[in-house]
Amino acid sequence: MAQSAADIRAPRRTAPKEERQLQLIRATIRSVAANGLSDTTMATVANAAGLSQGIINLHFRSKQRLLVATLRYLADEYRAGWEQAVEAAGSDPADRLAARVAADFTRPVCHRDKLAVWFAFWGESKSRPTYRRICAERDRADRAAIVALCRALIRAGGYRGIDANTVAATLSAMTAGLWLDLLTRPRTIDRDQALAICTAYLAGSFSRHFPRPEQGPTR
Amino acid sequence: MAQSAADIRAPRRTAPKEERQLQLIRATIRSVAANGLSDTTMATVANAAGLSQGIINLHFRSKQRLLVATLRYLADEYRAGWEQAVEAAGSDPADRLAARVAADFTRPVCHRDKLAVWFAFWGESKSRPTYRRICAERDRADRAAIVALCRALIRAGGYRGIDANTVAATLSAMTAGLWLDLLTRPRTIDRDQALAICTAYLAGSFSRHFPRPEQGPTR
Amino acid sequence: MAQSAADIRAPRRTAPKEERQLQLIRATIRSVAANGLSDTTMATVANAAGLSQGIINLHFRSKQRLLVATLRYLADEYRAGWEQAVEAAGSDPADRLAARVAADFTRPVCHRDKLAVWFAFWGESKSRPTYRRICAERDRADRAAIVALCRALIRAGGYRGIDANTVAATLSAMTAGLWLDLLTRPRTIDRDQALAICTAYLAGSFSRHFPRPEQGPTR
Amino acid sequence: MAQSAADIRAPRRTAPKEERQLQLIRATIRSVAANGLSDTTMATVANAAGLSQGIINLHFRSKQRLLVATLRYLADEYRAGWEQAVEAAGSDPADRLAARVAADFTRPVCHRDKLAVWFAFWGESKSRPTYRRICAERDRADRAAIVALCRALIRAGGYRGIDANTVAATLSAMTAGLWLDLLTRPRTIDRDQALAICTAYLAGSFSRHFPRPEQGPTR
DNA sequence: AATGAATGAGGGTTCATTCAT
DNA sequence: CATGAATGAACCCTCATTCAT
Repeated sequence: MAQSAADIRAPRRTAPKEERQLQLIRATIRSVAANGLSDTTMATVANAAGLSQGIINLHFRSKQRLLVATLRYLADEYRAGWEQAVEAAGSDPADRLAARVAADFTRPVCHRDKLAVWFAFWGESKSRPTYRRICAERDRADRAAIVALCRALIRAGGYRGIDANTVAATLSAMTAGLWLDLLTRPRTIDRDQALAICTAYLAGSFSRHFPRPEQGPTR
Repeated sequence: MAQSAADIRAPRRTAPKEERQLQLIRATIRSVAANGLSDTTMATVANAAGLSQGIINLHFRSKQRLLVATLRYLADEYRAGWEQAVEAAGSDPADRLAARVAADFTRPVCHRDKLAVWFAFWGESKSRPTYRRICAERDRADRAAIVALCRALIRAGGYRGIDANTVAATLSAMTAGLWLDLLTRPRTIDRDQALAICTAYLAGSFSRHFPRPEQGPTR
Repeated sequence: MAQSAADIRAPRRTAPKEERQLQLIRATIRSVAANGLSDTTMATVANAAGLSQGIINLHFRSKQRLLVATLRYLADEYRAGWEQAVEAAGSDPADRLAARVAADFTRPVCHRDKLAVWFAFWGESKSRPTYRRICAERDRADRAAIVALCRALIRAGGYRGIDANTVAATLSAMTAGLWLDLLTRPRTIDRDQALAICTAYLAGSFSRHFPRPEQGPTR
Repeated sequence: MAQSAADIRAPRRTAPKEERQLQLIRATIRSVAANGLSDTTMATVANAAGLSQGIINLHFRSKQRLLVATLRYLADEYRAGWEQAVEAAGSDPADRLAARVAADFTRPVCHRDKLAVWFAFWGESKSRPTYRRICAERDRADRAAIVALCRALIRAGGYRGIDANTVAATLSAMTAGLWLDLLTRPRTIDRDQALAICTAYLAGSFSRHFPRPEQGPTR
């Protein structure tokens, strides 16, 4: 509102700390997607951010910290995404579960660049305890939430013989597997089709709440 | 026939070559699992193989070719694994499908080191067409086979309203997702539990051929 | 008289400049002593001074100028120290020479931090004409003064066969050498012992003016 | 003798390990003398050695280790020099002491490049315990030897009232101080003059064994 | 006068590759 | 076939310097 004209014309040379860090994290995601994790260098990231070489060490102290911050950013964004979606879905257990599953295939979370980054980190997670810890923590919280949603639906719907843990594990696994398809074979599947496959599974498990789709996805 | 005396003296002429290459590929898998793809160097591989520095360039001409050979090796081994399993399962469609799914969680294929390598390559696949091509090819052939197995069972079992493509996509996705759990959270799941989750899904889809398990896996 | 109100509020206007420079020179000495010359950076100096990064370039224009200013500061302080000591010693030639020698081992001049800086500059003096010039100038003036003091004593004491130049060269050399001991082996020698060694030499040369010490220094 | 022509023509691409290390240490000495310790880089050293960048890390693992090796080389060479000189001097105590002192001003040990390196290391010794330890060890052994030589002469010559420790400390200090003159003011003093100053001191202390020189050095 | 975010050249080091042995 | 010394490009990071504030 009280912003001067000068502020608009030239991109400020100095920016708030958090803004710069976010800018660099986004550049990192682009670079990892474009070059792979092992060909992502300080230069490719700085370049993608349109900034100078030294800026990363200025804000993150090391490349490694930048990568960890990037992973954490993805994990936080992912979690915030589904939490918000579930919240917005209201109180009906079926709606909530549907929202939870759909959240995994929304635009921002399911962007192909980000999927590439997830898989890159997973690939390193065996050798990097820090990565593994962040991933495991994300998974743990995520799984617990899905189990809770399933339990609520099972109770509300009076389903018998359905194990919430198994359903949750299946749904979680399907997300990761479908992400892989979206990543490596983008021509054969899109986000909607991926979601449809999940929905089909839900229809099979909770038949009174999820309509069986007319048509399966092609291929 | 036109073999020189020298060729006879040395024990085998061609075998050692392939043997060395296999030795190096295995060392690569160990190194990628232990150090990550971006910290895997010619030295870590040569070291893991117990051989000298120059050996890789001698046998593979470049690091890149070694990595591609490793990926191809994994893909071939994987495919051979399930083809053989399905073959050994006999002619019953349900047995064949069960064997196919179980093949994904057998020891050699589902070794944690190899899972780490798979994810590492997937992580790079967006930026490396060669990797993506190999992965996509594997997936394509794999998927087609699963679809065929599902179709056979649907026809044989007289199942209605089940789309083979959807089931196959679900099974494929589940494998990748469960592999991820096995990789990043080995304490919370093992190969048997992973298979049980798949079997539970089969039981839900093909209820007349797969018994519903009494107990779901923990967590 | 024509001072504005603002000028009065802030304490002094020009003094802070020299004060700041002195503050930075002292911080440089501490940093070189603590980190060595090659690990002394703008940051270590600014840090030691408790000031911000840009301050050095503001006051000295470059790191190199700061270092030169530091060397000059040491040389000036050193010279002022012995000039004042000799002056204060009165007119007796023996007292004056004794004061001159003792000045090399007084607290402020012989502080271990400063010795470290001296040696660091000497180490670079071969490759840096500027350093060498400052050091050589200091030495030249110093030596001339010592020679004069020796000559005065030789004449006054009627000593025969003693060469003032040789004595002066010996005394100068001893100072540097004892400083080295104080720097690198502080546990084996202190300032008093160092001075005693010099005094012993004087006693050997000017036996009628300097009493032979009863006891040599330990070690 | 049995050296082939080829070996002579081209400078062997691979050299014995120790030879390469020595080559690099000598290059380091030249570089430190020419550029100073803080401007000595891997590049200046590799360049001075006529070899490639990576060679230093290949042979010394790090720049720091190269520097330590260089300091150790100097210390060893120095010690070997005077030990050999004293040995060669025969059994006469005065001859041995004279040889010991003269050894400090022989060509190889007293080369100006090496003096520059000594002072550079001494300048860093306060901040680098490793340097200090090597220097202190050298000094300790050296001093002990000089004290022993002085004691032998005092006993043999029947000198009274001369403290061997004091004489040794004086001689040691003089060497370092005269080295400084040779380093920073090469025009005003040379090795012979430096030795003459030491000899004059010996003449003053052990008058029956060392003739008093006719003329002191200029300046 | 003083700050500290930003730059970018250059530092030490790693590592894929070459090649003499 | 196999080795490992050697290379040099490229990596991550540091740091002197600049400049908007």
